[in-house]
Amino acid sequence: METQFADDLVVLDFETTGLSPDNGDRAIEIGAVRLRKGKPVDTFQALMNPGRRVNSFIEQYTGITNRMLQSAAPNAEVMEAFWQFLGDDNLLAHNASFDKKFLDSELSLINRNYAGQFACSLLTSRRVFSDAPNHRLGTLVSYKNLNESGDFHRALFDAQMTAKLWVSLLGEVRANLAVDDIDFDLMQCISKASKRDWLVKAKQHIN
DNA sequence: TGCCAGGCCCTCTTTAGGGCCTT
Repeated sequence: METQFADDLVVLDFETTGLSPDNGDRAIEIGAVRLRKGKPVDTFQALMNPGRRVNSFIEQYTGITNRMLQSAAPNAEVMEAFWQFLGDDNLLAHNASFDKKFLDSELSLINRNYAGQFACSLLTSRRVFSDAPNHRLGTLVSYKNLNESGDFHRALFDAQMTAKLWVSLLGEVRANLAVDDIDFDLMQCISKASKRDWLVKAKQHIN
């Protein structure tokens, strides 16, 4: 099987009506960045109309208003376009379990599957950047001086910041292991290791 | 009316509890 590199993937972020599709929550915006050799080569961004109003907390938290969603394409149309964009790429998100459950939920509604696996920048940074004050996306972006102007809690900007964080994490791993190429499975191995022994596990993985 | 996530991780742990992260 062809090696899958950790710097070739699609970074994904959803804004949603709430925390759980199991409670009827839906996606309202998707943002994504395709990385090739760690460089952004393509982006995807769209608001989507979930067919019901979002509450005032979500309007304030994201800056996405009901008025903005009125003119947006319906979820099915946007998710079909994203599915085409994604192709067979692996995926990355900050707290991937959250974005994965919304991706799975929205794609199941249009009978689409995807082949890629998810990496998680939150789990990885808890190992590799264990000295960070906390592991919220905004904090890590400041901690590693990755800052750019933009609006956190909008999907494309968060995906772009997650992409920068991931490249920074890969740089740290590369420096610690003295290797050039980092495969996707190595990063999965690190994210599943403990804070104390991730480097040991990573070295075992490449030997 | 009342309810309201879930997976990960640490520790004063494993017969559990609570904080962290995502919207």
